[in-house]
Amino acid sequence: MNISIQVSATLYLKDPTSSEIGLKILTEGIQLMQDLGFEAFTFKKLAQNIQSTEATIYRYFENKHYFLLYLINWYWGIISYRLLLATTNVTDTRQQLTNSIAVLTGLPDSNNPGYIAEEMKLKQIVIHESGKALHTKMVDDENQNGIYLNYKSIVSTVAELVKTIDPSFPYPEMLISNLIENANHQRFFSVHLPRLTNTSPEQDAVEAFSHLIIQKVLQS
Amino acid sequence: MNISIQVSATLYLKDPTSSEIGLKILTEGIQLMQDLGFEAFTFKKLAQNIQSTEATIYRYFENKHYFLLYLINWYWGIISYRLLLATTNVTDTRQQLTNSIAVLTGLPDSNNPGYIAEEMKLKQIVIHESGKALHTKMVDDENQNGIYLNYKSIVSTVAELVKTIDPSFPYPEMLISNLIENANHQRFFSVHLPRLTNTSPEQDAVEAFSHLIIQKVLQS
DNA sequence: CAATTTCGATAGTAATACTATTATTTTTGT
DNA sequence: ACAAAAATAATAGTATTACTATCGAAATTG
Repeated sequence: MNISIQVSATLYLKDPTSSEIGLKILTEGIQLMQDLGFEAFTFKKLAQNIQSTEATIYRYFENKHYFLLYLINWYWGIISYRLLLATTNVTDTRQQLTNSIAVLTGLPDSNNPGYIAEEMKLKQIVIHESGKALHTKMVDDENQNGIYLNYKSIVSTVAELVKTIDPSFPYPEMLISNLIENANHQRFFSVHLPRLTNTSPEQDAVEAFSHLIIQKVLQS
Repeated sequence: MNISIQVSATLYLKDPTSSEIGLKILTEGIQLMQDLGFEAFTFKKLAQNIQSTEATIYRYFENKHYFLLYLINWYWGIISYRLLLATTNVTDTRQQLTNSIAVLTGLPDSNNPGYIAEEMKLKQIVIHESGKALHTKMVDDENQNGIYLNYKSIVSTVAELVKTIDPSFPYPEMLISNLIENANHQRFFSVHLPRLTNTSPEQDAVEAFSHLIIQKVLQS
């Protein structure tokens, strides 16, 4: 079963899922981006890894910034899909929200329905590199081009649940975008700056923290 | 009145506050970092701006990564100092926490006691660039060198207040580091991705959100 | 199977992130 | 006030990066 995950077409010059070599660019690119980090990652190195050339990769992606945006967009596409799975056929709105928070702030589990092989690696890339993709002088242009639609739609969908549960709560979008960003930050801290957090790779408390915030903050 | 703000000595080769030209590197560097963003910022451009040369700047800072770390460290030094001002002679712990949250998540006000001219610009740099400084393969080494001590001590100090107020709350450090990071994130969203937040440059709601979280989450 | 697209191989360019050298200016200790 | 030391300016140079261009070979497709 192959699920098609939507990635905005403005992110690539040629669809990498449309060819053998495009797929290799993706799978090896994910690995290399994880291993080297965004700064040290180059198309030249990736080309060597897949026994191809820089020029070929440049035919698929404008530059490594867009490649990273593609990966991040892909990740949020996967999360969108998992949110859908976690909320359909759930009648209680409160339960829908709880399930959504679990998807957004919990750790991916390879036994989960709809688990995608690259999910874990993509999540690591999102944790480590997404700030570099977002905090750029080009944000506004890219936003105009719909590059953040996946992310914005996730926040908006879950914020709607918040509004249904507690219409008096004044900051639904802020609450959800905060919980999403916080989950990634705390997982980074847990590995590199453990004094800043109360979660650890062994005893993951990010999801529990998120549920607690939701529970304390929303009245129903 | 000149207040000395502590910046870790491992961040520079030669103390930039010790010379005329060093101070020019700082003040013009802050401006240029803000105008261009980290990626487009170069020592060559900065040298031109201060009518000096690359080589001179390289005698003060190893590279632009360390220069950015210096600026961020300086910012957290300022915040440390403002936290101190906001809590000394305040007897009630709850009030100390409220004042601290205001310092950490509110907007700097040039009328505030202890306001420092560069604070606003540094804050903008922290909002836009600090992810790029932190999410690097060198984090662990830099942490070992004490580069994040200012930041960690802030989180630790405020988390202690949380523990005093509600010893049963299980995630004090996570709560505080979250509120700090969230404030910066939401302010970025408010300008570039307003759909993700409920605050705006005109009607800043970040501090109010933060107080609300604290109030709902802690029992006293 | 001819036409077209795609790819690999190679070359080349401008900019970046430095390092090195040396002459000149500034600062400092006495 | 002046010699010694330190700091700076000016210049040059290198390796790497982030591309762009060209062109022939291979694969695809209609």
